[in-house]
Amino acid sequence: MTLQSCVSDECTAMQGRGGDLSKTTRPSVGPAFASAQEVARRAGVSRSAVSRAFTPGASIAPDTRAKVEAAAAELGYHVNHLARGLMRQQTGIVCLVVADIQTPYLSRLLENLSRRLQEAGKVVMVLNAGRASGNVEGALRQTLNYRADATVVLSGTPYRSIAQSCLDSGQRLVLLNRNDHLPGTVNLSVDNARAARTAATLFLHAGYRRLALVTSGVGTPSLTARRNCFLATAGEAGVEVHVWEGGATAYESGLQAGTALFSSAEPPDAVFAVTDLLACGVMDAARHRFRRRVPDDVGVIGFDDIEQAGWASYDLTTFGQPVAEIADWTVRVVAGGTVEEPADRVFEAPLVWRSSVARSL
Amino acid sequence: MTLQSCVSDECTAMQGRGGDLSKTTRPSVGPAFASAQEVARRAGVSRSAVSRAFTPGASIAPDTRAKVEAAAAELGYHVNHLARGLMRQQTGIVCLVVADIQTPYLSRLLENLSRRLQEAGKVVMVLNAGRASGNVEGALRQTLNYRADATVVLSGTPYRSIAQSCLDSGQRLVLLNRNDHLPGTVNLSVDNARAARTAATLFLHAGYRRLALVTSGVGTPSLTARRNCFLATAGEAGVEVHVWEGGATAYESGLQAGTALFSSAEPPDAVFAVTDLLACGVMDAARHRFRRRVPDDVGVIGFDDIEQAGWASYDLTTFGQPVAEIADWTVRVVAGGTVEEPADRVFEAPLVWRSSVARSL
DNA sequence: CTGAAAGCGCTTACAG
DNA sequence: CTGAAAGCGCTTACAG
Repeated sequence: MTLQSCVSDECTAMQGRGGDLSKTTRPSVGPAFASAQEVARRAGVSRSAVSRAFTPGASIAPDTRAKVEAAAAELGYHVNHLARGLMRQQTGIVCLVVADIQTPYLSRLLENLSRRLQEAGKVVMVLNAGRASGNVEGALRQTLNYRADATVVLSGTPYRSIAQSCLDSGQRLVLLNRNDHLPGTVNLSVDNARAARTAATLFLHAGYRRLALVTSGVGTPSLTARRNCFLATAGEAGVEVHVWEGGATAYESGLQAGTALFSSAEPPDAVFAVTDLLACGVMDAARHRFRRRVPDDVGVIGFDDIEQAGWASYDLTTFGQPVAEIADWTVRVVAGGTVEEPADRVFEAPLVWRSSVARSL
Repeated sequence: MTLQSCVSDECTAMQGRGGDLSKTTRPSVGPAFASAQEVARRAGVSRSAVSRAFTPGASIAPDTRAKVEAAAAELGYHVNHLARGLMRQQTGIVCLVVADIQTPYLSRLLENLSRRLQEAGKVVMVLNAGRASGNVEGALRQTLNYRADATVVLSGTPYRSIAQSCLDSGQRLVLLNRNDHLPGTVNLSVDNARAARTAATLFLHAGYRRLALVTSGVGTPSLTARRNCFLATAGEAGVEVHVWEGGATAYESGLQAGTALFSSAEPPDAVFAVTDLLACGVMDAARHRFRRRVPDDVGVIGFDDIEQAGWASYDLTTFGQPVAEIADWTVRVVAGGTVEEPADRVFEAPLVWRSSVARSL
C-alpha cells in the first residue's frame, strides 16, 4: 500500500486496492466471439435465418425469430458490424476530425454531434488532428481505411487531394467553418459577419469610442471574418480600432493582449475579443492588473458563449454558437437519406446579453 | 443572401456563400472503393502480393512492392481495415465510453487518451453515454458489435453482465475511477484519499476552523472517497464539517452551495469542494453575493486542476488530475503486447498551490 | 417464410 | 519471394 491509511473505515475502504493482484491471465487470442453459424446450429435454423432475425424488416416467422433470439442470448452473440459493413457497403461509422478537443467550444460541439449521431444509429470515430497527433491528412486517411460513411471536419483544413479521395470513394464530407467550398462537400458555418457588425454597433451605441480588437495569430476563416467585419463597421462610423493579434486562441493570449492594450499610451475603452477564451483573458488583465471596472471603464464582448462566459466572475456579453442546430443539420446530411438539394448552411449566432457592456455610458 | 451586407469588400467576401448551390448530386451508392484485386491486376501481380505490400514485415521483393505502391496510388487504394480486422481477429479499434464530454476534466482526459492511442496506431471510437444518449450498457454493446480490441470506461458504471460479455469475447476492459474491481478488468484511479487528507490538513494548519465540504448529489466512488476522507481527517482533529451535498457536479451547484453556506447561521471559513467546477461556483458565491475575500475570509480548495482554476479570477488551490499518466498507462495496457502482470494502478493527484488558501491566518 | 450459394475485401498458411 | 486457395463473419438475391 502506497497510501498512508486514513483512520475512518469507510475512508480506507474506498481506496487502497491498488496493490491487489487481480491477475489478468488472458490467452493471447482470447475466447472467440460467437458467430451466426453457431447461433444457427443451436437454434436449429439456417445461417440466413439468423441474419434475418437481426435485420429490421426482413421476412421471418415470429417463432423462428424467437428461437434465434434465445440461442443468441445464450451464446452472447452480437452481430459483427465489420462483416455486415463489408456486405452492405455502409458501415454506420461517421468520423469526426477535430483538433483541440479540450477547448470549451469544441468539446461542446463534439458532445452534441456524437450524441445526435448516436441517436440516429451511427457510431462515431474521433480522429484527433491536434498538432502532435498527426494532422488532418492522416485523419482523413483513417476515415478511408475504416470506410466511414461520412466524415465531419470540425476544425482545420483538409488537403484538397485527400478530401477529394473521400468524395471519390462516395463518402459524404461536411466541413465546418471553412470557406473553400470544395465542390461536393457540405459547408456549415456561422454568420460571423453579422455578429461582428453587431458587436461594433453595440459598442458605438453605448458610447465607447476607443475600440480594440483582440484576435489570435491563427487565421481561421471564422476568426478572420469576425475581425474584418468588426473593423469595417467601426471604419464606416469613422472610428479607428486598435488591433492586437497573436498567440494561440486561448485565455493566455487574452491576458497578454489585455496587458499590452491597457499599458499602452491610449488604452481602449472597449474590446471585442474574437473568442470567449480571449475575452476572459482580457477581462482578467483589465481587472486584476489594471483595476479597470467592466463595463464602466471598459466594455468587453466575446464570441462562443462558452460556459465560463456565464459565470459570475465574467458575466460576458457574447454570441452563442448554434451548436445544436449545427449538430441537427449534420445528422440530417449524414444520416438522412439522399440530400440532393444544396445542403450548405449559415447559422445565426445569437447575441447573449450579459453585463460586460454598458447600456450607455 | 440572408445577411445584411457589410461595406468592406473583404468582409462580405468572407461570408455569404450560404445560398450558393453547390449541388450535391451524388449517386446513392457512390463511386466504389478500389479493391486489392484491382490493384493486383493493374500492377501485374497476385492479390497476395498486394496484401504483403501493405503488411509491415511481410516478405516481398522491393520492386514488387514498388509496382504495387504505384498502382495503389493511381487507383486511390486504401486497405479496408474492416476486412483486415475480420481476418486478423483484431480491429485496431479502442472504444472510449464517456458521459459529459464537454466537462473540462473529461474533455482533457479524452484529448489525451485519443491522442496517445492514435500515436500507438489505434483508432478511437467514442461512445457518448450521457443521460439522453442511451447508457453505458448500450455503449458497450456497440463496442461488441464493432469488435473493439479494448474499451475504456471513463465515467459511469457498466452493468456487470455486459461488462462480462466484453471480457468473455476477449476484449481488454479498463475502468477509470471505479471500485468494483470486476475480475479481469484493469482499474485505474487516483489517490483521492490522500488528496482529501491533504486538503483537510492544509486548512487546519492555516488556522481555518469552520470547515465545510461541498459535493454533488452524484455518488461516484471518487467523489465519495474525497468526501469521506476529508471528513475523517477533520474528525480526527476534532473539527466538525458542515456538509453541503446536492445537484449535478457543476458550477451551478457550487454557486448554490456557496449561497446556502454563507447565508447560514455559522458560515464556514474554509470549504473543500470536491471538484473545481463546484469550487468556482463556491468562490463566486462567496465573493459576488457575500463580499467575502478569498483566502482571508474564506479558504477554498478544489480538485481536478481544470484550466479555469489557473485563471486570474480564481487562482484556485487544487489537486491535479494525472491525465497524462492515466493515458500512458491505458495505452500500455491496451496497445502493449501481453500485460500479464496486475495492471491496476492508483495515481497520485499532486497538490497545485495557488492563492485560494492562506499560508496561515 | 426458408435454405443453399455466391460474394464483400481482406490475410495467411501452403506449396513451389 | 510468389501465387492459388481457404476462410474471416456476414448479407442477399435466388429458388423453393
